[in-house]
Amino acid sequence: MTEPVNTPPEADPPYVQGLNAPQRDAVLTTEGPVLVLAGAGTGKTAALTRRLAHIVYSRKAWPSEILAVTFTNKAAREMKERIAAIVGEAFEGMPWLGTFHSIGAKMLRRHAELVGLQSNFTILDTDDQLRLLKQLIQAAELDEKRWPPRMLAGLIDQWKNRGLNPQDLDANENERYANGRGQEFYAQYQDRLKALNACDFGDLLLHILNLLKTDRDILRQYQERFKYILVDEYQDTNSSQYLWLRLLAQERKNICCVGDDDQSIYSWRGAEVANILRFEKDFPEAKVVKLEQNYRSTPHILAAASGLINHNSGRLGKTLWTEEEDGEKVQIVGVWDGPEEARRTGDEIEALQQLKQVSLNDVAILVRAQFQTREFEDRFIAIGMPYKIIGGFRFYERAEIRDALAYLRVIAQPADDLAFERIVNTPKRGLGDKTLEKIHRLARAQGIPLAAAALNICDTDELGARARSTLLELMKSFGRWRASADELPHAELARIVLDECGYTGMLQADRTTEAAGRLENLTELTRAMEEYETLGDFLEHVSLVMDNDAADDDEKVTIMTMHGAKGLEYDHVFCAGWEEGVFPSQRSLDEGGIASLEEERRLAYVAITRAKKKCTIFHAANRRIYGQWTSSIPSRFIGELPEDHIEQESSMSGGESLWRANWSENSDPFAHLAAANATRAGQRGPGWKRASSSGSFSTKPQNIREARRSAVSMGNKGRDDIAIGQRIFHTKFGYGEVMDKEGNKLEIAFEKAGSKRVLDSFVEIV
DNA sequence: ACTTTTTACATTTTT
DNA sequence: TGTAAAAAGT
Repeated sequence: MTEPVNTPPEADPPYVQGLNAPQRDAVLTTEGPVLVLAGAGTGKTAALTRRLAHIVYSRKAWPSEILAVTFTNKAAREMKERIAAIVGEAFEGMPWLGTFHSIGAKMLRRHAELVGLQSNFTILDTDDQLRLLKQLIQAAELDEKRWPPRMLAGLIDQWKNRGLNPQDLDANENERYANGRGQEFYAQYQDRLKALNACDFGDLLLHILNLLKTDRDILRQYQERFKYILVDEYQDTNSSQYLWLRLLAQERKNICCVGDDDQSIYSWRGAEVANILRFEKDFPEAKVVKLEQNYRSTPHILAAASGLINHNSGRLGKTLWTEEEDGEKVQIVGVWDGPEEARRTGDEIEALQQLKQVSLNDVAILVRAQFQTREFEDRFIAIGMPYKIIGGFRFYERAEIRDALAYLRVIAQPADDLAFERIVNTPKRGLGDKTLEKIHRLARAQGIPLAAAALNICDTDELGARARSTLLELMKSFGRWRASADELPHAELARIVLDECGYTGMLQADRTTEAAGRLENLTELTRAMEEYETLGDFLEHVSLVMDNDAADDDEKVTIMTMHGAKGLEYDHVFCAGWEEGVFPSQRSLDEGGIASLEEERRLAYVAITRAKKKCTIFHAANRRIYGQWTSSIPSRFIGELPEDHIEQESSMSGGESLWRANWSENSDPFAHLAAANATRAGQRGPGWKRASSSGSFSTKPQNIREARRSAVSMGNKGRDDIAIGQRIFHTKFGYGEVMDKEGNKLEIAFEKAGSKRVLDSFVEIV
């Protein structure tokens, strides 16, 4: 059953070279179940890709006989590239390497009829999903305030993550929505999806799970096909995915799961760390391999992270170690408020750049929540520091892109009511709520899709003459486009559609900067379409591969959430906002109890272990949250960092010392407002106990203002071609008027973006 | 039918 | 503080 693992080194195939002993085990133990517990930075991906290479290289299986699942498209892409690099150009590509969802979609297209869909079904995104649920809730005349669609969407998602169909819900689950109507709405929703020939993300897993459970032939077919199964980021699998894997692996049992319980940060999305324990239970003969040698971080960083994560209970227990030299301790910096945090971070990065020639690409700022990025963005624009924010808006989520896609969806799949509704009056053509309601009524009466009903209603006198002729015109256009869909290249079709429906014209008529950008986006969209064989392929790509990392060669600081940073590494990492209520987040403190606090702690662990050379952690004494100034205390996680491996800021600005005064034994300037914080004060850690108090409360805010002013005007004379009142153009914020001038720094009232402070080098005179 | 004002309400996110 | 959706106004 087991392959010879201890082959002598000289007999090593190239892809095993340079691996340590456990890594070799992970690569060479191909037969039977294997669980690889891989700590942060332990060469997990290297082991994984080489394992795949090994299987292919040694002819144990063809690439097409390996199922390899990842969680993100990025990870899948990366793995493909790395395997190709090892196996060489002869590599055929792996058809079954991808995310759970893309593999699910691929299977489901083959067996769509078995679950009541056609193989050209649409994959709805959360936006469509919410609109659909909202319609159901409104139709049932339920109070939307009390039972928001989002809540139902969340529940349905949870159920699907757990592999539960409507009929599988017990009374308890059923009770969770609208006083025991959960099941009813879930079932209705599934019916609607079927009628729309659509499914949501959860369905891609659930439908397949149902098939594998009920259809022996299909199960056997896939069991036979997949000789080897490999799962990355195993700690992120949900129940449904686990059941999937168990069914598929049942026969051959050649399944290898790679994960790290300490990096499980997606339980709120249905991931169950318990799957790791379950694996050993379901496959008792499983070989467990631990990767513990860290190749990424310095000992101080590693020790700080380990000390922190030790505060969690129920860990599987890995001990990371490294052969590297000491390096710098983790730096803890206390600042007065959010703006100062951003300013200090900017200063530190500039220093790294100038003194150590550090590339901005090797620097990252990690935040807990997206809103924290704003402060950095403001600051970096002001000082002219190039940055990129990861996350937030994605290309395919932009309104104009979704509109364009909706047109294409209606062409490709006439039953797609949601797409039809989206564009029936976009651009505005006088078909408003009234008209749409009439079409709806007819569609429901005849049991046909909206697009068909729209055509039929033109034969009646339901509509006014004007509405009728516009609608007829639109439907004729759709007929024409659909007819030419077979003859024209689909990118060309898209251009024609956008032109003829008036969308392009609408944007051209709009003279704002946004409109110009939107037109560009649409051009980019049609250009992207050219890379796909068919319209269907493209639409599939859009629904499943919603990523948007624009490749750019410019040096930039990366700003992103800690979640987004998982799997990445940077020489210098700045962690912002380590304060109670921000991180750990208030929500996790209020609800979810110890489990969610531990998840936050794992997030902290992930954040610290992203750093290769230096990790700096900030906490502010005051922060504006939802426009309210709140005084905050440092995160308990700071106190949990082992003292020997951290370093407090020695020369701090006044505000920081003030903050310390707050917590020093004898004086507490915040006592009057700290009543609520009093209990939490007991949790302060050793690192910041050694407080020194200096400076005074009232002078601090001024210091900050001064510091800002000097940082910008230092050595900069400013342009003399710009005066107050001048109208200017800024590539990011559009047109505006100069309100104030201060050296090279301008205060500008933008027409669209409001008032901002920017450097004069970023604006043009109009 | 469309535009403006008001009001509610705020993690993390991939697919 | 800011946005986004609902309600009221034109």
